[in-house]
Amino acid sequence: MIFMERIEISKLNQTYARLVGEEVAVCGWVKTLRDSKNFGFIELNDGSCFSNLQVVFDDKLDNFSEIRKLNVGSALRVQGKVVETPQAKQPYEIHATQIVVEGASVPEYPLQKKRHSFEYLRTIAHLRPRTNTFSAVFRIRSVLAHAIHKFFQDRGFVYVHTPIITTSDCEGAGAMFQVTTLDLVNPPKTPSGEIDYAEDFFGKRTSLTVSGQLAVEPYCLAFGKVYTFGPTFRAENSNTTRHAAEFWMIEPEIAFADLNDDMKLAEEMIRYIIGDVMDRCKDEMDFLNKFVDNELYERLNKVLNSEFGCITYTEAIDLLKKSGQNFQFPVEWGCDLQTEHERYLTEQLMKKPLFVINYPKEIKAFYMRINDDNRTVAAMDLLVPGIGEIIGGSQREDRYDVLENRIKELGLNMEEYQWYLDMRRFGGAPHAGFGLGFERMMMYITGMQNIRDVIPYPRTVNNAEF
RNA sequence: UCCUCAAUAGCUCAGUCGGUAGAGCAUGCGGCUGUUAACCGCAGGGUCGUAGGUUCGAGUCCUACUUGAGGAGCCA
Repeated sequence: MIFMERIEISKLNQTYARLVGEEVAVCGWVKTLRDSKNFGFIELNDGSCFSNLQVVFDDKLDNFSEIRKLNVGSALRVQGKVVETPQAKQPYEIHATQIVVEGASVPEYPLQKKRHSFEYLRTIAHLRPRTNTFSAVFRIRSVLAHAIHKFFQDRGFVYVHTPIITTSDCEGAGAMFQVTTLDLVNPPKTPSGEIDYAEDFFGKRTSLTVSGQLAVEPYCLAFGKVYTFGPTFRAENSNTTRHAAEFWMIEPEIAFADLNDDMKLAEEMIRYIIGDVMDRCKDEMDFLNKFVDNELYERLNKVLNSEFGCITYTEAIDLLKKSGQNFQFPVEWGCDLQTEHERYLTEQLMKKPLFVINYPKEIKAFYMRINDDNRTVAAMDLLVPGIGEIIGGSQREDRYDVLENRIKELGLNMEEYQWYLDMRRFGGAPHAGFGLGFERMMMYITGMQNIRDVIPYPRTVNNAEF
């Protein structure tokens, strides 16, 4: 049995009109199979695109009785004629002349034709990319990552790989995973009885990065425009739909720029990547809009077509006080905005993405630039309906003495931050940047409500399966 | 870590006032010449999360534990 060269279904979708009556060969996995006495239908998916190909087979095949009994999931190689079907749901189909079973499946195949819960599918993470929803989600994940690179590369940003193993704790951005080769049962001790990290692999205590920001700033002050895009690790014991222990973050940093430039960049980026995904993943987005979140298109189109809101922290506090809402946490100038406050602002009041800027310095990180009022910093959070904070950023403190004072004030280890301070001595310049949670962006674009469902093999507290 | 809810067939779920287990899908067999989450018939499939307790009797009520989900905190 000789097979011709295989064509991918995505390609066939574009060229079938010219191939009517001709033989083609396709490969793929059986999504569903229906048979009657003398013929049957297979919906075949080869992963090259969202849509399935309908294969019609009949008892002229010498292995007809084998094919009709195939279980869902089986891998096939099919050769057959292209036939147009203008009356049917799909524009064309393949009438098989040969079908080879590359790998049969079994009756216990865990995916049924009917809907599964996302919760169940998480327990079979190795099979869920074969479902419609996850096929859509993970192709979008790939396209979104590409869109982000395109956005920055097209604008001359330099992609910087900051280290994954680090000694910096980025000012307590989160609890850290320790990296060590020490014998945990019997670790070396110093004379005073503490663990002797001088004996460890790097000669000091190391962890997985919680942020690449401090490490990328020097590259910003060399290249002018840079970004990181890599994995980030937080050992927080948080159990929510939007936190993971391992996630990806994008951190652009721009020189000779202030908070306004930073916000402009964030807004332009969000608009670009949403537009690009909507362009390039039409089938996937249609599916998600129909079956996962009916308001997805409405929400995303609004982002594309309207300005983001922007209010100061102080204005936000006023608006919350005047709202007449009965918040569980009282609102007072100086306290951090709670989830309920953020939700009210972005979901009820603005109904669109909203920047909140100029937070009290006490509730933000040491490296953020102190404003002239001396009580707030040039920070910005971008809040979006349904997700909450999707971006956190700031203009960085570029004045040596001010930064030095902040480090002292907060009792941080001056020596550890000397290289960071040095950047303010050797041609320091105003600069700003932000961090975008890649998975939170994924949730926003796909309408998926749990971060565990936009990561192929999610790592969360008590869960590192697969 | 805290609060709330849930756990019944492979999957999704129902199970009334405490009286000994049900449906759809999936699976197996059979039927059907154009299906689209195909349809029709028949069949197999259960330690009701675990351990105790109350009761003549517990899927159902009580206690503890386990696992999961949602919310909160932390953040991206």
